[in-house]
Amino acid sequence: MFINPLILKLEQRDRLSDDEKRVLESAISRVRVVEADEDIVHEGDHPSESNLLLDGFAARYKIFSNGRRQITAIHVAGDFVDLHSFLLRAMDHGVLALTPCRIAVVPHTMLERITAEHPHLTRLLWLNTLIDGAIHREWLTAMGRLSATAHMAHFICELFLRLSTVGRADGDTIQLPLTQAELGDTLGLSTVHVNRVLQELRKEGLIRWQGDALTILDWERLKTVGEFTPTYLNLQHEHR
Amino acid sequence: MFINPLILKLEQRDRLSDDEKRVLESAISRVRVVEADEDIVHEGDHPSESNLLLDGFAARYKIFSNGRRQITAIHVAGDFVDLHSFLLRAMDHGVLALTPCRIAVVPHTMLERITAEHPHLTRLLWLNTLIDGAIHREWLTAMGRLSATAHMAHFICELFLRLSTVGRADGDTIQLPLTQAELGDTLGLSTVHVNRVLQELRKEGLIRWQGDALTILDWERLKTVGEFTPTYLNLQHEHR
DNA sequence: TCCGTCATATAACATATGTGAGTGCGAGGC
DNA sequence: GCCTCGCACTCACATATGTTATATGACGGA
Repeated sequence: MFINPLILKLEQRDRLSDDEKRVLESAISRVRVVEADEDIVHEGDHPSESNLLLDGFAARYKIFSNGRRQITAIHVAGDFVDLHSFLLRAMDHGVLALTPCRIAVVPHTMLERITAEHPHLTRLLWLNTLIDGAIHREWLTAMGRLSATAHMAHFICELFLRLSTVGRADGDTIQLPLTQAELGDTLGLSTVHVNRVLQELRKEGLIRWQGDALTILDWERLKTVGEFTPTYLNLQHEHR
Repeated sequence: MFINPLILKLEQRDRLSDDEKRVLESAISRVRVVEADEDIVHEGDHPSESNLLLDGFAARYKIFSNGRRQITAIHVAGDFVDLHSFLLRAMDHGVLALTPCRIAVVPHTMLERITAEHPHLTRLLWLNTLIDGAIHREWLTAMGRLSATAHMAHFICELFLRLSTVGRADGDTIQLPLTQAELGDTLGLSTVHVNRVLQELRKEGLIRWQGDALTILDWERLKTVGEFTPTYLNLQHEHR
């Protein structure tokens, strides 16, 4: 029950046997809650368990000495925020709760057992981290070669799609509980420029954003502006 | 014998049994050579084998409609340039040979067999793709929050270290067979600005770059300028 | 009720980086 | 021995984005 959003996500990519679902559910040792603005994992930690987000928004981030910050990933329900720590061991970045987060904790010993006994499930967990990598690559191209406006449009398209695949979109609107400063740290922009860019998208009639509710008014044009094609999210169902 | 650089790389991160080394070597179905400026894999392909770089330089890249290009990774000897295609199936980007490349070809059927029969080896291959991801994250922070000069310095530090771990550094100098245009596509800069930034690093006495030979004249200051700390490369030896 | 805090919004100005055009050099082809 | 051609390099100029500062409104605590 707990793990539902992950199973939902994996089943979009490949078939899961009942046995595999059971293994996934029983891999959870406990569920915990982390308050907004608290770290889920600290940079430099050597964790012995990984965190699966059941509800809420989280961000992976790195901080520089002088306080500048870069967010390298936004995570939503169904995402393993630090599955890689199972093999990487040391956290090379922190993970922050952007909203209150409900989290399923999976001990690394359970992951090791899965790799020993369930090859297909192992491949699907591996796949999960590979999709993270694909998203990172897409973000790299967006940062490197898109204008700030296009980058923002691209980001919104991606987040909308990812939320809708885990049943977290309501028609054309999603919850976007990020401040403009956090958006800036995500896109590599100053907060002032984030504001300018949002104004522009609003003026063009592409989005509406009031409070936490972001609604896409013109999906086609937003996709065009952000040069967005979702193949990198690997939403096809295939045997893996 | 062929696979040497990969084994070298993996053994820096964990112990490999003789059996595992044998399995890795026998996973290679053939060795091929790709000329400079040719694709090793095309975007959109559904490959049935993965490519392990034995010699040469390769780049992963995405192209936009209007010709702009972003390179999302530079690969050197010992790197699996598209191990992820084993599970991702469709290539969401192309892989280009920057120099003539000698490549070991590993059929996905062999990888599937490794995941079925060799859990520890599977984890090490998984680890390989996780390190790719860690590098992507580092590049994201560099693109988002470093100046062009710092970004360049960071890139040079990283490449130097990665080459030296596979025995491809000669003292303080490495081969850097990239044009300034390719460097620009890597860092998200125009070629003109790449040139400016290189002049600056040279004038400051941090590097020398003549022909393909890049030598680091002042490692400490280059690291400082690029805000480079190599933990993300996961060079520690640990059980995984 | 008032006061601090935090987020959004704007403005004026500064600057890093991009653009377009052009030079010169060296390597390889014929 | 000449002619391309690609690449490094430069210059003048354009512009996207950053910086600093201030105003405004929502909210929660005392």
